[in-house]
Amino acid sequence: MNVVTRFAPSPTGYIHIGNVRSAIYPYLLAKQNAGKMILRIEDTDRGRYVDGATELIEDTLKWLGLDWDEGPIVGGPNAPYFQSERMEIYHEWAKKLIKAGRAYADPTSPEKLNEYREECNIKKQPFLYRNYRPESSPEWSPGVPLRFKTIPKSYDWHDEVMGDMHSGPEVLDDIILIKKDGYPTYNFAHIVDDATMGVTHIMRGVEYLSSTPNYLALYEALGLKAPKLVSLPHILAPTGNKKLGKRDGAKSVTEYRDDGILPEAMLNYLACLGWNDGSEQEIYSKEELIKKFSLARIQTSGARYDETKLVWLNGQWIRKIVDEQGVAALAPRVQEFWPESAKEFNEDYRLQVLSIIYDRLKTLSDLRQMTGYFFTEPKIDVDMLINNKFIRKLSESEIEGILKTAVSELSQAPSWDAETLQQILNQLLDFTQKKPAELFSLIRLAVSFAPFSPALNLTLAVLGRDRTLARLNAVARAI
RNA sequence: GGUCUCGUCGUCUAGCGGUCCAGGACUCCUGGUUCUCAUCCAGGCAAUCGCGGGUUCGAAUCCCGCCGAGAUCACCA
Repeated sequence: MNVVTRFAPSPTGYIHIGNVRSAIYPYLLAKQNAGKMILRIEDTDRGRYVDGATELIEDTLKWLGLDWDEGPIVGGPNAPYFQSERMEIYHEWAKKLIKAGRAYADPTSPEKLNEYREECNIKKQPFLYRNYRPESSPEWSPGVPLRFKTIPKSYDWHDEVMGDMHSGPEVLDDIILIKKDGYPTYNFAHIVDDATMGVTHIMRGVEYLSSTPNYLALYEALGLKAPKLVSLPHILAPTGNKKLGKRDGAKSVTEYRDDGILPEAMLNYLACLGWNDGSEQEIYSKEELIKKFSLARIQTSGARYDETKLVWLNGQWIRKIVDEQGVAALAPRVQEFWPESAKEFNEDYRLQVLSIIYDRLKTLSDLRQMTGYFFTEPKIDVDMLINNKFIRKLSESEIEGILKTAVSELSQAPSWDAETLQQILNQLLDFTQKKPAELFSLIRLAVSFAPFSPALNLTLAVLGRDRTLARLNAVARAI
């Protein structure tokens, strides 16, 4: 079967982590079956339209590596891909329905509608417009909404995630097809579009499950075969039991990019939130996801969004990239995350710094806080030094003595590489008769004044002979 | 209120009648890796499988009831 999936967002703002999954899964399914994914912009609600939202959506998909085969920018045989540009198509299909006696103009005023609704509310009954359907209705004309004339009955269908479904006639209603402004509703437009674009799988949030019978009725009236339906469970907010939404502070996906999250980690995390392949694997590349994804293993219950696991995954990915492709592969991806002062140094030096610090990174933006002393002279902080839990055991004269010995030994280093430096540091241990904790902590702090740093020999190697000696001397004088 | 969906460690999950007094991962704790932080490694805490009945020699797994949570009942998608 030729699989065609789609991601059909409405341009009302950014994509957040609560709703990207309905782009990820269609992408995976399409790629897995050598099919295609369509990006369709559902901009029929002019009131909620946000300028620039389409670009935001495109950016997000591109960042995650979810390229679409048809849609804005790339075009395709089913263009246009903006619903607002497909008005004739909807009207054409609407007219078929009218001709068949399955749609009618609804002259009811919104006020009257509210009255009916209120009535039902008081009686604690669900509101069904079809109970108020007028005997006869005027000819359909602009400015009047068009309704579907439903035939209440039961439906049985299969949902790829939820399983076999059943609904009774009580859920069917005369839904609005075309609004009074002439734009189609989602309910109508998506059915026409999916059918005309050849979509084989509709993946969307579970909230559409209860309207599915109405869609089924519409497919039937239109003489269309319904695509496979895939209901995706919600992603829950970190607290409470509500689905994650912008109100709960759901950040946009691109905000995570700016915070130093790798797209690989984001994709990995999101794909595995509510899906797993049954194995104990945790790290999945996009390619592995494409290979292993299956609709049948999508979870039926909602999954809570937990940022700590995302961050853990990000650390794993940082190391995976370096392990597999070397630090040079990571370098271009951290460009934006260096401290300001790093710009004054050349790329080669930054690469050296990165190669000794990368495995401490949880997010790329940690780089900013962790590498300052490689680029600017740290401020000498005597208190920090003498209050350190190891250095505290040494007297001030001892500290001064050790620093001077260190300077004289290090200045005689035959070469300035990590290996040689380690040898010298070991000799220093002998000379001073100090514990590694005391000696190394002292040198490390004197040279960085940072709460932590990479292994001492590596730090010194990257810092270079001149800066190391200068810093040690300066501290010795300050004591 | 009607209709529908869901319910295994704090979280993500494995589990499809016996191999489960429930396995993995995140978090947390302890120890190790010549200093720190991180990584890595080893170990630990943590679910009477929402509750109650039944079916069965045997149930987290099947059936029924209850409870809890969520979705939906828009000229929003």
